Amino acid sequence: MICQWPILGRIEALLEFRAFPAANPAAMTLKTRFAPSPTGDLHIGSVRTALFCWLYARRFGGQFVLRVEDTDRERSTQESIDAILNGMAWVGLDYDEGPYFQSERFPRYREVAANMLADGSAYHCYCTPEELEAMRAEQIARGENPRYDGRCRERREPRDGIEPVVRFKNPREGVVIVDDMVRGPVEFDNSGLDDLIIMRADGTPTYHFSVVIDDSDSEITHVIRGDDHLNNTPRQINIIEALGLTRPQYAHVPMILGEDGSRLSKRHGAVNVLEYREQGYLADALLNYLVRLGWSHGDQEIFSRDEMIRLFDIEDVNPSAARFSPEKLAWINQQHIMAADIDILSEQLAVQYKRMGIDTQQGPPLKAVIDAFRERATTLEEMAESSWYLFDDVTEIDAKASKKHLRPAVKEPLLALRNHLAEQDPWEASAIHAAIDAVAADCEINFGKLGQPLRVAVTGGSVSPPIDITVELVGKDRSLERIDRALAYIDKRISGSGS
RNA sequence: GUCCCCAUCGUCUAGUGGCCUAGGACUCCAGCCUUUCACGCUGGCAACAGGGGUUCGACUCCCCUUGGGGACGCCA
Repeated sequence: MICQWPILGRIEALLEFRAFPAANPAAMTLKTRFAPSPTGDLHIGSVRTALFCWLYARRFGGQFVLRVEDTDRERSTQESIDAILNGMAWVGLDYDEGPYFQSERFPRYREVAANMLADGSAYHCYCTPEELEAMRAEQIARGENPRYDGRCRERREPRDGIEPVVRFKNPREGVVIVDDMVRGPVEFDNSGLDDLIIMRADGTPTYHFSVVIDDSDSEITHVIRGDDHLNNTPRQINIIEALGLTRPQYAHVPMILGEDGSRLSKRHGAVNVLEYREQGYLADALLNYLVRLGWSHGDQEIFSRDEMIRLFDIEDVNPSAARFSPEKLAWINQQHIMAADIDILSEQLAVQYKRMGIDTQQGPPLKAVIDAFRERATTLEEMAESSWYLFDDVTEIDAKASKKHLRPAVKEPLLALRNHLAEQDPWEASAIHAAIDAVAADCEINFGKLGQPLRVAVTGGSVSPPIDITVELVGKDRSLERIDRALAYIDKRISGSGS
């Protein structure tokens, strides 16, 4: 059969293309995609968008695709591609297809553009960037909307020495209704849209064009993306219509703002996901925090990965932008640390010690450290920072703490305790506790009056987990040695002050 | 400037016309627990942006104002 409609010819061309896995017409499953452009770090806001896409696919048994939008050869970098891949891997948003790279599909875009040129839905434009710039400036000066006026629409003749771009012939009348899953129907007037460039002079496609083709070729059913794309959607829909393709469902999720309500950026703190890993946040905790920005399930605050998948739905995403709160993230991270699997925690705690240059070979097992510290640390970094004395030498005692707790009066009890402890075998918290109890009773002081000096002696500071556990973790030799040093400090203080 | 979106405690949110004297969470404050710090527990401060409608009845529906955000590139 001979195809008479150019549009059908195009559809056949679409079907023949094999860069994506062949279409399976039998099962049109739900499919979402995350499509970042590799022009910087993987932004925390992008991660939330990716999370929503991933969650939606997982929830309804669909597929999740990763596509790298690197059509801008100038700005795309390998470094940034690595950042995206590493970031996705860290947060554990696994994809069923991809990563696809648009830069590998240039022939495909050229093919579709050529067809559009042939059937008149697109045209060559010979205006130079300078001319366009001038046009915009004039329009703004006149108080008009800056937009391309379509002056090349009817042009037949090329211009010497100018490589043309390809523009899409956007309808001049009528309206486009975007039926958004988050916002409901949103109406745009075609009169407010202009003929956008779909192919640059260098033969590479622009964003609006490549998205449409890729989403269609890879059979994306749900386009879930940031709010900032809502205005772009009618343009893309017009291209879809011109090509006779199927529209996906759209869901434009709200953006994440900084604490001050302006667009989230570096000056608000860490925006690169990988920085959160470095600071000792748990990937699950970060996702938990992110999912609660714009989505909720009753009064529940803490969600495991599985719960998120089981409960998430785009229908429950609210349309307003949310501000990023480091305090709440910290709290959620702590909640996750308290509940997390100990193997995962020790793995990441080890990374933190390593970063700090602390050798954990000599000292208590990491799991014991975690048991003692998990409910008093907001991040793993913090946990490592507050437990250094379990591994490193205490060469200096906090001045304030020693002044307050290592007083002449505690010399006798502390010495007695030292001798008690020297006898302990095995070295464990319950026995240590009993020793402190006994000495305190002997000296007729309460537990705290002896415990706190001991804490200062053994940790060099006034804050630690329960003293018996702390002393156990520090170890017998180290503890005795440190108590001796504290005793010497007290002696020096006695002779020094002449009392 | 034009177009689009949004609007409940400081922040994240619940709330889909009567269940609201507006609930939960973070932060902050007070207290309890306690050998320090945390955890945990109890209590407290704190909001429907303003104005018009619709309705017997509006946080909930409609309109306007105001405020915030976004888009208007040979960036995505």
